[in-house]
Order: sequence, then C-alpha cells, then structure tokens
Amino acid sequence: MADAVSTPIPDQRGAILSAALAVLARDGEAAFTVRRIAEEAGCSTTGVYTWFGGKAGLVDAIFIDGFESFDAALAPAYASGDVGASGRAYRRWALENPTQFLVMFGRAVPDVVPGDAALERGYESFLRLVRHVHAIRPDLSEGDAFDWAYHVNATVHGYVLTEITGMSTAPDRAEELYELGLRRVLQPLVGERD
Amino acid sequence: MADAVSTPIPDQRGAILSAALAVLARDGEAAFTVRRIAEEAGCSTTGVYTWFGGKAGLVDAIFIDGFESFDAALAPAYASGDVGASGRAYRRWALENPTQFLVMFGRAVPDVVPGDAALERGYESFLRLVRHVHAIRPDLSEGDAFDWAYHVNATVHGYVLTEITGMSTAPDRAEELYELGLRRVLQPLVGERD
DNA sequence: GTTCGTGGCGTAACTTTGTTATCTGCATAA
DNA sequence: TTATGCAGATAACAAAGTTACGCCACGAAC
Repeated sequence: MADAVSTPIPDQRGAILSAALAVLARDGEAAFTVRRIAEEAGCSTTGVYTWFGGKAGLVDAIFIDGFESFDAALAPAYASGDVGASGRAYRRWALENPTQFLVMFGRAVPDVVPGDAALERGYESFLRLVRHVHAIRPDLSEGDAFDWAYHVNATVHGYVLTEITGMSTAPDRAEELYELGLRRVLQPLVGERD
Repeated sequence: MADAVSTPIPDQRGAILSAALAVLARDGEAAFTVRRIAEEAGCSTTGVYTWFGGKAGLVDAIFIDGFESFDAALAPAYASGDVGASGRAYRRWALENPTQFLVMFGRAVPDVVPGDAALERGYESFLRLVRHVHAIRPDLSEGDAFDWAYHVNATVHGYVLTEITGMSTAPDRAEELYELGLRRVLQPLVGERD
C-alpha cells in the first residue's frame, strides 16, 4: 500500500491522453497518429486500444477534455457578467488551441464523428452559455434565452472557424472584425450603444 | 478531325473530378481515397497524379468546383435582391452537399489546406456577397459593405457548420433557429420588422 | 505454497492508402 | 522507317489503423 503511494501508479490512460494533446498542439493534426502518440506516452500502440477502444475513442476523450478546458477559460468571463468578455475568451481559447478546436468542430480527424459522451459534454457547456444569457437578461423566457445563446454561439463560432481554417477574406483584420461582429450580435441583446 | 468529334476525346481530368465528387457525395469522406476515385473514373491511380499532382491538388479542384456550384445556387437569390433568400440558399446548398462542404470548411481531408487558387476563388465568391449587400444598401461605404458581408457570412457559416458537423444543441429545430438567426443578423441591415 | 485465471501490455503481422519508379503503347515528326 | 515524347498502367514502397498472439504479474482458491 505504502509502496503504491511512493511508487506512483503509472496512469497509462492519462499519459496517453496528455500525449495526444501534446502531439496535437505541438505537431498538428497531421502528426496525430496512434504510433506517434504511443511513442510520446512511452507505451505501445496497444495502449490506445486498451484504454480508448481505438483512435475514435481517443478523439472522444479529446472532445471532453476540450470542453472542460474551454469552460475553465470562460468561467471568469461568465462570473464577471460581461457577455463581450466571454466572446473574447471564446476566440482566445480557440486561437490558443487551434488544432484541438478543429478536431472538435471541424472534421480534422477523418472518419471520426463525436460520440454521445462528447455531445452531452458539449451540451453542458452550451447550457452554461444559456444560463449566462439568462443572468444578463432575466426578463427572457428560458426558451428565448436558449435561442439567443444558440444565436450568439453560432455567430462567434462562424467567425472563429473561418479564421482558424484560413478561409478568412481579411485575415489581418480578423480581430477588428471579430470585435465589430461581437458588438453587432450582442447589441440587440444587451442594448449597448457603440 | 471528324473522327475526333464522333469519338469524344476521353476527358480524363474531368472524369476524375466528377468521380471524386460522386464518391464524396455518395460514400462520404471516409471513402475519399485515390484508389476508389480512380476506380470510379475508370482509370488507374496514376491519373490523379498526372492531372492533379496528387490528392491535395484534387481537393483544390473540389474547392473551386464547390465555389462555382455554390455561386450558381446563390445567383437567383442575388438577382432577386432578397438577402434572406440568399441566406436560405446558402444553407440549402450546404445540406445538399454536406461532405463537399466539410471538405471545404471543416478540414475533412487530412493534411490538406486550401491552396492559393482555392482561396482566390473563395474570395471571388465572397465579393459577390459584398456586391449583393451594396446593392441592397447603396448608402454604405465599400468598407462597411465588406464588413457587413463578412458578418453575415460568418453568422450563417457558423449556423450551418454547427448543424452539419452534428454539434447542434437543437438538431430538430435547426431550420427554425436558422430562420430566427437570419432575421436577427439581417434586421439591422435591412431594417425589416419581424 | 502451488496453481490457475485474468487482465494489462508489448511484438509483430495484416490491411489500407498515398505515392512513385518503371515500363508500355501510341501518335507525331523527321 | 525511326526517334521522341507523353498518357497511362502495373507494381512496389512506406506509413498508418488495427488486431492476433503471447508474456508476465498479480490475486484467489485449494
């Protein structure tokens, strides 16, 4: 027992997930291969199949990790009650984790679609935005808060994805246009003057 | 000469591109392999390398074809001067060509980024939207029309991509929410009452 | 204490896919 | 008739997802 504590149990599952995120962040989606991840984690490829059932399962875990990291990044903005700040935090997180973002919201890992666990975790993140909207506009019904959250999310999502996939028609003005877009989408919600 | 007309010249480049689009539409991005496409086109894999330089070049051609097909789908709406109709046409095209849409905007083919030709063709499609906005609101400066087009495009793009990647938090209300989103994004531009 | 079973995990092989080297046949020109 | 150049097929190579197989450590049962 004391031995088990002094010699930390090698958490192979955690090691593989960390390795996968490290490879993704450092070397991009092209390097996201089972062999490369296993090497980084210091085990054989079998580990990925033992602990995640395959590459798709690993991607699912990356979804869930992504939503958690993402919620943590947005929490201060949510707490501040500033909906503009949460929009900026959304973009900042995406720019700091572009490949993970593309895995989650593009189709950067071929043949892999999000599983149920990933979708449910994503839904939970979305509900935080709904509550945030409701906190700012308590006069809205729950349904209206949901629809506004959906709208704001789709809008910022579109901006960020356009930028990250390299399809922006004005890449050097991306930040300026994002700020303008934020004002436009939030203005009818919060009634700010510009 | 007459012979050349009666015996149609086998357009292998065109055959390969058609085959690639057919495979993509029918069998999805997982089936998008050089061997499969060559088989569908009735040639060997070499043809893809002779005419497109490889898989990446073929994807570039698919980008360009996509923007052209897309412009053709939006032309009637542009001509009608109804900006809501163009938004609906955008979503309709995407839902009719989901895998091509994901290849273009979701990175569904691994390790392939859009080349310059693809980006320029995309920019041309975007300029059509800018002109459309300018036609509806001639009082706007060119810069403002550009920024409004960017905003509208990012918004509808976000809605559609969320829906097509299966990440919508309300998939059964996708159309209703899209219509609501269109009204919200266009209202300050065209000043419609709802 | 010995034996048996279970499960984590490495080795190595199988399959698929992108890519390329090499060869062949045909059309055209000298 | 011969040479040249090119479209295109065959087949092989390398990388990557996946799986079959076996080893070994550990705990339970007798």
